[in-house]
Amino acid sequence: MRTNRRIHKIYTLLYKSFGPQHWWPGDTPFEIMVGAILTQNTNWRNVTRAIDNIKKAELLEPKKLLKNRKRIPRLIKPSGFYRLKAKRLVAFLEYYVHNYNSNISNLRAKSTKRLRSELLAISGIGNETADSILLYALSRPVFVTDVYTRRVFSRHNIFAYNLPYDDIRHIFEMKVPRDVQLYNEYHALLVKVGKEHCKKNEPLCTACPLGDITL
DNA sequence: TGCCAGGCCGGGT
DNA sequence: ACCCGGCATGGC
Repeated sequence: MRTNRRIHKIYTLLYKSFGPQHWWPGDTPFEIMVGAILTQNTNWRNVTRAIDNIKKAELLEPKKLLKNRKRIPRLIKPSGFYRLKAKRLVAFLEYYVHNYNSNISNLRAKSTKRLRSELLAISGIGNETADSILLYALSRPVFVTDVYTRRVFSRHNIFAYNLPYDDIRHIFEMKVPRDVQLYNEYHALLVKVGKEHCKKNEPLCTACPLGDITL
């Protein structure tokens, strides 16, 4: 079967098995951006604790958070790497407040290409974080790759685990219709199946909805 | 108890 | 162009 058919079939199977995932969990674009940084190599549950702390302090607003930057490390402590992530969050806040007056409309006026390069220029924002912000906070049709994406697709021989990030992105953006909702759901479903059936150091999983079919 | 979690950076080869 | 150590908390 051709690769684009297999990629489509995987999506169909995942959607039938798990249903809509309702990503990104977060009430506002800004909350999504903050979550995208805090979830780097971290369990989402710990991120929700950190975001709850910011909410309780009534600081989940770019300018307020930037003014209270000294409080950030303690607030986000549950999300791990908290000194490092506080710096990364501040770097992003400075970019967003100083260059865009922390106004989402000003971000939305820019092209996806431009925004990606600006986000990647911020220390602490790499490929996955930048693209998560583009897809889930700004509704741009960008395919997000994470460790689960690599695991699931490499185990089904779609591509090699270590294929460079942009190569994977280009494959999907060529072979999958550039529809924001489709990209939203596909990435969320890959995380879902990855967590449940495609764990690290467990190569085979017979209970996986993708496990016993000819793709 | 050790391993894992929705990465990224900087330095070394 | 890769490869690696560091970063840190909470769940299982």
